[in-house]
Amino acid sequence: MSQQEVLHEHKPARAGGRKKGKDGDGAERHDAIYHTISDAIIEHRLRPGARLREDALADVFGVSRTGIRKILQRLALEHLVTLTPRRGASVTRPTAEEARDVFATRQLVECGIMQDIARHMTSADARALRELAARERKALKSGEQSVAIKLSAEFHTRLARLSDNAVIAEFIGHLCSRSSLILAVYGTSGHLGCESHDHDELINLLEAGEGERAKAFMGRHLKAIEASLSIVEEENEVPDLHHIFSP
Amino acid sequence: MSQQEVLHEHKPARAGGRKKGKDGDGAERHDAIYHTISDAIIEHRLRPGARLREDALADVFGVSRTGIRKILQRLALEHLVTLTPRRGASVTRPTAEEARDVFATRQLVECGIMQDIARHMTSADARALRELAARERKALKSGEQSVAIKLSAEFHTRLARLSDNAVIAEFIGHLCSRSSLILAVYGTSGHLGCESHDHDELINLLEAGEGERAKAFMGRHLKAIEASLSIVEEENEVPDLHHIFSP
DNA sequence: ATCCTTTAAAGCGTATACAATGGATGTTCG
DNA sequence: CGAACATCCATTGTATACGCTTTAAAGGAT
Repeated sequence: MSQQEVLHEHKPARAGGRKKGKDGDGAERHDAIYHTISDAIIEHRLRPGARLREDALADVFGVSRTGIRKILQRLALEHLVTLTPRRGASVTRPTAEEARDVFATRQLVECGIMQDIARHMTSADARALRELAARERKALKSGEQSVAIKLSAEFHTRLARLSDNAVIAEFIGHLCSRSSLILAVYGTSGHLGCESHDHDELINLLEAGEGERAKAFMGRHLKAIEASLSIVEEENEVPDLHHIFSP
Repeated sequence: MSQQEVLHEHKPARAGGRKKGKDGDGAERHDAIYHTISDAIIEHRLRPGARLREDALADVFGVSRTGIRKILQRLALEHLVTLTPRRGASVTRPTAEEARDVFATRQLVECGIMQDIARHMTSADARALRELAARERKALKSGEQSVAIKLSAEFHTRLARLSDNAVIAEFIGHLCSRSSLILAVYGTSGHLGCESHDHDELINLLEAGEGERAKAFMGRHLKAIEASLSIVEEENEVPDLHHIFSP
């Protein structure tokens, strides 16, 4: 049946030809693949609805379907991909309700940690964040929307990590990833997410220890992002073709 | 080697004897197993540190290791079990820091949704919650700590679900599960988690639409739970056996 | 010509087999 | 007698094979 040609070729597509003794250090390899796929989704190189066939991914990354399935399941638990029982995986297409909920939640939790961060932030932290914000602005100016969106999410994620609460930081990271998906579906081109200088302004407030002000600013910031979206529940899956194509 | 007794017994425990053609609707089967293990952890029937060997679980539930691995991975992403690279899975033993972070986060998010809930709660909702609280109190009185702990977590989870924000409700559910683990490690026997009548009082406030009061009450409630814990970083993994076993 | 039926193919779900690693135990040397 | 080393076993990591479901296409009937 045409599958005995590569009967014992366990190491397919060993691209670099590095000897390396082992086969790419399995765990880290999987983590790298996870981040690769995750980034592609966050950067909108894989749009919502895109199907992620296990065989294809296994082929691309040179691992077997077993590892791919593990990665897809992880992505599914983070709501970045949707696993339909016998249909496989596809990039999640957030509903309007999900979009509202994600931003409402961000409003609560990201504002809620501002005071903590204002207390603990060091000048080194501020510098690192400013560099991130600068890169984001540069990407935005040079038209690289994908990069800018990812950097924006990364800014919020890294900021959250400055609170000394790893639990909430991890959650915010997930929310930011999902927000990128939401932007892909409901974002109006032109406006994309964060205003250019908002992030710098926020850093200034935080570094000055103005927790309360930073909290209010973050609230407005998130509201602005949400307001820039056009969240309208899309019509039913099966649109009325007769109505659409009739004069 | 003692494992050929049930060599080809793919359909173990097919209780009803329904023909059904297929093998028990795989997905739901896995979900059931997941909930069984998850409940066992939350009820402290599996204590933190307990090892969860894949073969053993596969044998118990009559599925292959493949399915078990999927379930364990899911539990790991929810921080209920810890996957050590070549050592397998074990019930997570929360650190003191994790305990602090989880409760700090609960303080923020659970209080943050009180007003929403106070607005939307129906009398049917209140009734369902009261029944849960009653069951919890009964379990507590009859000494079934395991059941009480699980019901307490379920109360908070179900309460969160009354907000019209599925995203935050899911998150709170995870936090409550982790809290059960924390109670298992740092809980002082005698005091276990929620005071008996706190939950009823909370329902009363919410049903009366007193969102602000409910928020404050929830804040005190969570603080009380956290205060009842004895969060001290445990000594090193290798206890001093000489000291323990010497008179 | 459209709709329904039949048939084939493609992809997911699960089990199993094999490889590799880490811990535990037994042995040997200082 | 204790410690270091080597060997063995238990357990996980990964790949592959096979079955089943679903989807897509082709053919026939109305």
